[in-house]
Amino acid sequence: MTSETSFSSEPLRARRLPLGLVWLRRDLRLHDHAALHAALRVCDKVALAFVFDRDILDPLLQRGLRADRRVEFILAAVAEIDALLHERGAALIVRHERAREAIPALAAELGAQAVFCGRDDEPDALERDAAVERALRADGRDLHAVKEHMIFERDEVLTAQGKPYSVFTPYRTAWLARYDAQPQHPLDSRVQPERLAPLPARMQRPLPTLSELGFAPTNLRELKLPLGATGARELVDDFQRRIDDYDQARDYPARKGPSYLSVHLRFGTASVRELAAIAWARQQAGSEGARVWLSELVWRDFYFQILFHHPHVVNAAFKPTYDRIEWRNDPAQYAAWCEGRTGYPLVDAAMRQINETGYMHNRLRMVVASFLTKDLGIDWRWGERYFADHLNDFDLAANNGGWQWAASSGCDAQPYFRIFNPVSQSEKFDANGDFIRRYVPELAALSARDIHAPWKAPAALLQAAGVSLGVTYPAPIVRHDLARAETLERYAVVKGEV
DNA sequence: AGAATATTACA
DNA sequence: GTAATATTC
Repeated sequence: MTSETSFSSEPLRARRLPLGLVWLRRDLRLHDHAALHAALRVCDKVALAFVFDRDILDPLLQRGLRADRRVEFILAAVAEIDALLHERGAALIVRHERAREAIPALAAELGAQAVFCGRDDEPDALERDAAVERALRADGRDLHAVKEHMIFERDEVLTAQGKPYSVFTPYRTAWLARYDAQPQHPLDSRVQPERLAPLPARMQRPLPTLSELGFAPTNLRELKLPLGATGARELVDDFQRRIDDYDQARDYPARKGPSYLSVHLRFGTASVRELAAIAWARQQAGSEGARVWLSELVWRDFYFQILFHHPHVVNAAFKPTYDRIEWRNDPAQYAAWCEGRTGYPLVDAAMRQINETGYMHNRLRMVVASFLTKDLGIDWRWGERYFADHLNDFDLAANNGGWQWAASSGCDAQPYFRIFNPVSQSEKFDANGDFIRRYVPELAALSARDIHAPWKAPAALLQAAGVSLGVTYPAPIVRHDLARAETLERYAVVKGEV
């Protein structure tokens, strides 16, 4: 793969290519599509392919994770693209193989001179793409990876000294200045039917079903999560009506404050360029909500950039001293956290939300991450892995950044002595207890005063609400005040070295 | 993107 | 006595 910062069509424009293969990965749409745009600029005809990559899916199956909402989400997005291509007399090529083998083979079978894809800077993806490029090159073909799912990537936003930022606030300032000077406009990737390569009959196969991929059905459809690029469009339209309130609504999990676009950004059913343009325009018009939401897009780029420049964060603390912390790692407490039975209602509600829906409100991600690392003393990597397995919008860079932020081991992390109080977070951000009642129905009859810490409620009120601690709902598995003191001791190894 | 505790301000 | 503010972790 080319290591250049951004795709340059100049050397290619001179010699047009008869056929380009567009390899879809985490850009599952046809509009404002960087790789398709690039292919259309230099190729007479294009073909599009998606690979259910066995190198990614088989390990999930080996670990027993047969029900994965993301596989269904991807299947729906892929089916929509296939249907759109069928309207134009073509089809999406879909394979269930190792991508590193399938893509060079498809390029050869089609006779494509080049493969175009959206760049992915995760370490495994870089390695895979390098292998694909080697295989293509050996066969006289090229791989063109272009910037796709971020606004600014790699070295596009650097300090005055030319070094990558590791603190968010100055990064954002520089990002905004660059965006102002160089807005990243949506790209034209409309494709006329005659530009789509006809597929030989032997290459046309029905889309794989979920069970053919080895996966079991989930509750994704019941969740009414809008799917595919069409679903993303619905969500964008809806969020545009709410974006001005984002800043004051986003912290309250019972409210409809967030955009709910994260999964669509993850799989590219929504375009980050389009969303940034919307937020930028609204910010310029004075919207505080848009300003704050745009910052969330900047966080994405920030963490992509951190992962690219510091790939060691995948397995280790950004700040090496934090690898000296000795975690308690109690498996029973970890299980209680995973299953939403810690006895802290807001923590349990949040964990049940992720388990039941594959989504968790961002405020709650911070609350449960703080609880796991600082109340239970469990290695942040355990939590990171759990989120990786269960979040529909899981993204390595952002997830790792978030967990290391919570564990205080990351770049620009919260100080180690900043420890969330799960009860006061609950009182502050779910004051009425409405979110808790939604996911922890066994506490629903408790009052707003008693629902945040049932163990402190008068026995008579508990009884009246049908709550029996240790029977209908767990007693707290740790005492926060003691856990907090222990954590300060545990983290003392980093003192003076922060 | 905090919380706990000490101190001060003012009734 | 409580509320705002400062300090420490």
